[in-house]
Amino acid sequence: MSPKQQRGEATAAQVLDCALAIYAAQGEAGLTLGAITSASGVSTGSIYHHFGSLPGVVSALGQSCLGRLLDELGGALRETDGARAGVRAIVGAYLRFVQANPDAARLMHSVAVDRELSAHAQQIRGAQEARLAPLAAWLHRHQESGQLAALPVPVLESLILGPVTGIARRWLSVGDIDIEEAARTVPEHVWRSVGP
Amino acid sequence: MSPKQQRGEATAAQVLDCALAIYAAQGEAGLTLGAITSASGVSTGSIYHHFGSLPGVVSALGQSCLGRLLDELGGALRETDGARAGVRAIVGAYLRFVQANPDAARLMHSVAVDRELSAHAQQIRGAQEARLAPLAAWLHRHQESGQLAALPVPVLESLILGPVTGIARRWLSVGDIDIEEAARTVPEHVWRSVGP
DNA sequence: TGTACATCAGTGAACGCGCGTTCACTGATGTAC
DNA sequence: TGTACATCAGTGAACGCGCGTTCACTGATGTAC
Repeated sequence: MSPKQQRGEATAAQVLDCALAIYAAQGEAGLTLGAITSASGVSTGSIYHHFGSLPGVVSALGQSCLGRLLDELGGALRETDGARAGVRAIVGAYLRFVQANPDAARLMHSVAVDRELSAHAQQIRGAQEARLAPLAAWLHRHQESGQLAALPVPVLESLILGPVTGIARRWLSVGDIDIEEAARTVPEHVWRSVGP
Repeated sequence: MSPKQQRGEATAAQVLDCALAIYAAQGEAGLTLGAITSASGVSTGSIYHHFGSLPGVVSALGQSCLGRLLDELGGALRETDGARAGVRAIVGAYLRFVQANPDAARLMHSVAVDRELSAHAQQIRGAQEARLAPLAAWLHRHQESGQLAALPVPVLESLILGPVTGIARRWLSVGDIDIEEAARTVPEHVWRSVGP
């Protein structure tokens, strides 16, 4: 997790890279320790040294992908002004992230990681707090000023992110969506559902 | 799948019932053949006789749950007039189905079943065609008449069902949503995003 | 109505495979004096 | 600067467990004559 020698960092990163590729190609059931050692060339014992267990690998992988996504969303939001621009930016940035990182998106939309994330929600909030706080603050600020619908925050989140994850999942599995076109048209539609 | 003797039907139904309960309680990894035989009292061989394999059980379970949901949605839609009433009815019916059948909802929102369903999409379209056709026709009709946004159908589906599945997943895993309140307020918000 | 028989439904012991994990070990790295 | 040593990083054979699946079999059901 936090290697004390330089080479450890590279090993851990390579394990996570390979694990993500395996998950994307073979699904959750294909992500075995044997598959990881074969693909990465890192030995069983070394993986245990760094991650403690196979669920440990999955957890670290989920955190890593979630961190990258939240960075994108936070970055997109920072360059905007007003509720409409913000909602459009978040939706657009999410769709572009999915397009650029389909493997990471596939992982985060998996139930296994969902459970992992919500099982250790407290601990994850801590680890990702720096990234989550600005997003939460932005939501709260614009709800206060009446520019966003006065709905419970989890419902508001679902109205904004639900269509995006729906489109992402469909694009990833069936593939009958033009995600670039969606990134252009969908943000405004989402805004209409949560605007004042 | 299609038992030729009466008692076979009861056995198959009991297997599916227990499998759903196990999945809801233990997740995908807990749904083993041993768990099913213990919970249902049905022997290994008998399960193979009816379903062919463990994936066969999961597939039959997914089809069964999907069928029940589509029946609800179709029924809700049939009693409405106009695009707005229709969208509101679908969203409301979905949320009420989730509340009434949390286990079935959990199963259908799983990635395993997602893959199962989209892997055999053709064959499933056949099996569920009678239920899917009226929904597709309704969508098409109201898009033609300009009462629904002129977006690609999969995108439109995501805008309508995305928020609902997002709320459902959140309610099922974190539980910080009042789903009855959501069933009252969310339909109108979804309508605003897909209306003309 | 009675009976023979084909088919369906159900059993459970046995099998082998692949899995996650452990452990005793070697080698590399950084640091203190 | 050189060296001793504690700690970190990495190895891979070995283990046992639980899994999905098979199979030879018995019993129940429905049907044809």
